[in-house]
Amino acid sequence: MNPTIKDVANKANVSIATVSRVLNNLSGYSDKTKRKVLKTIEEMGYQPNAIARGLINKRTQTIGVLFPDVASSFSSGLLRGIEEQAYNNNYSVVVCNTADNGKRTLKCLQVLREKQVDGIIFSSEVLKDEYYQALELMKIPVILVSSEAYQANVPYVKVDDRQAAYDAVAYLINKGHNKIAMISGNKNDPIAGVPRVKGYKEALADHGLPFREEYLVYGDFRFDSGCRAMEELLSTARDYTAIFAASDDMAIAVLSIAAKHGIWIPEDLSVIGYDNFKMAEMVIPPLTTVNQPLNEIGVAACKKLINMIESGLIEDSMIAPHSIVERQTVRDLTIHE
Amino acid sequence: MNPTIKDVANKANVSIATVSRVLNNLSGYSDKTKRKVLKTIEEMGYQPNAIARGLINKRTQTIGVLFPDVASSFSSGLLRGIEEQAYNNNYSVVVCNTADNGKRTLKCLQVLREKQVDGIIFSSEVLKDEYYQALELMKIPVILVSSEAYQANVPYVKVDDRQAAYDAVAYLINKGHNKIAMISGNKNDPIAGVPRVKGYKEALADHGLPFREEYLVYGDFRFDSGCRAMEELLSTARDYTAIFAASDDMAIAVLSIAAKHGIWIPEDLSVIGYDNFKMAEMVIPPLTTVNQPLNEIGVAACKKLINMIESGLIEDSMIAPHSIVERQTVRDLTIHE
DNA sequence: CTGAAAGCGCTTACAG
DNA sequence: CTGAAAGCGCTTACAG
Repeated sequence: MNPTIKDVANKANVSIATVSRVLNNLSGYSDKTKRKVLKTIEEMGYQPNAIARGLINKRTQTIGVLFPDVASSFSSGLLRGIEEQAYNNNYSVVVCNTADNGKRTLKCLQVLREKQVDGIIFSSEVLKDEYYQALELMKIPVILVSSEAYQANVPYVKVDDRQAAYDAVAYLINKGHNKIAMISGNKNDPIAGVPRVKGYKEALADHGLPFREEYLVYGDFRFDSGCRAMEELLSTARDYTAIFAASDDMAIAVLSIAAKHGIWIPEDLSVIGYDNFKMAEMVIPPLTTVNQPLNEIGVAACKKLINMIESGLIEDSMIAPHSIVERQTVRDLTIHE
Repeated sequence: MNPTIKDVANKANVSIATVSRVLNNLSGYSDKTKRKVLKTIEEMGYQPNAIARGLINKRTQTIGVLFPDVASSFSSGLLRGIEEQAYNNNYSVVVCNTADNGKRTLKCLQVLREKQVDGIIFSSEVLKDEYYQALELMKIPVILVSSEAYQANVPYVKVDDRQAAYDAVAYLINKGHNKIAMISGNKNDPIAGVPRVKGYKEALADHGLPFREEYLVYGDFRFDSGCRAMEELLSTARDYTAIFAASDDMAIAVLSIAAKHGIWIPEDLSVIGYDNFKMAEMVIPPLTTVNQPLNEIGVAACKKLINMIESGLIEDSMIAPHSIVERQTVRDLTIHE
């Protein structure tokens, strides 16, 4: 067995109380004692047991993070920021894959509760009432990432999806496009579906452009659905000059299907994506897209969570800044050659 | 405060020992008592405190996972498999980003030790002696993923990199290519660098093909380095008909630079990658590549680790099966039209 | 079938 | 400056 505080106390000829004191940098011991204790700790290779500490302190210095899919580019980008911030503040992070499954999410929450995590980051999913209730019972801080809570004062950090979509479409319009199609994500997704469509429609309206039913098709954010959506778009009236895709995966699907049909990008058709994953700069041509600062969002969310844990106060929500990354898939129609 | 075992014992008019027994499905109580206890647990919404349990059981039901970069496609693919398997066996996983930094790795190990994790998965990094020593002190099972240990009997699960590279090159040769260049990853990387180059050379030799110094260039696995490597390859004698890139990122870089130079793939040049990330099927044309079953590797590693934790025995290492995923970047030169 | 008690490895009043 | 003791929330012999 590894040595315990008792072992070092015995060896150093002091009480465990004093060992504990020097361990925690409290006051109440002579310099001589301190040196003696530190020396024996060193010699024995003693490391405090965080479990025992957690039991008494009611703090485990760990936070739980729930993702619908830990392997997605989205989740892993967030995770890096979260882990970074947690590490810098002496917290550990335990990840749970909810697999977008209600029962599993509840089970994860239960495990996290049993393990006494100090706080929870809930990512990319709507906070259903049953989740909220489970969270309430845990009596620990929670923060939402890329999601919003309607039922209560649980803070979130996310991009303004409506505004980001608006800006993407406005960008296209400013480049001279006035027939713009959109490939949306899931129609009823309250976070990344509805608001982005809303932004699209508002940008059109604000610039005096009509909304056309046949210009709007739906996918599920993924590549395959983007391919189907693009084929659909191609099969109807084909007079739009640009497409706004609500995810990079679907935008890249547009590139792919366009190539298959001999449609040149951006010469024949412009496209703008949404996410700015690493992939966006690797495709041909490099994709112009809306950047979501995932790392920063993760850092901010984790920072807020830790503040809440340590202060007991609720933090404000935060809108993370998005931006448009110009690469080579949008043609500027205002330039006449 | 949430109720403790004491609270339910009081309310149910039994001792905490009895509550503990029914909680753990031990024997030693009447059916009537069991029902009574279960009922009060239900009523009070009691959940056992895993920290208190961990203190006495010397088991936390959590494993630690170390990645050089949690946000990479590689790590997150592994993580999904690991989390899945852990979840199914009632373990939680805490992730640590070592950022490829020795001091940080050691610090992570220390934290994991203090938090009393039951086992550790160490991914994609060479097990330096100092890491090994820290691990020894922890006295808990360790398994390596996509890495190998030279110093001791710590098991690993990984693909046979040499063989996989060999197969990729042999595949090209079987398609009629006999002038094959390679873009390697880091020259001295003992895991994914050296062995893949070795496989390349062996495949050449076994098929009576000469190794040509100018056909072998080095990158660092990443996209940008692949671009540079490809430019380099283009600037020297340009008579190879195929390129084997030691990562998908670098293979995609080849696609990108080729497009820039008006080189058609696979008509003018064939390319095969290594990894089979999701991206590989999204690029144009879809990339033929070597598949590493990341999810399965994660599952297998986690399964082995849990076996080791629960049996106290060391598991055997495992070579995960690779395969070649044929898509559209390799031209078959044996077909004469 | 059931409970009192010791103990896991710590921290923290309390007393000196 | 220092230590004895209680206690965090459990499990597990031990005794009945």
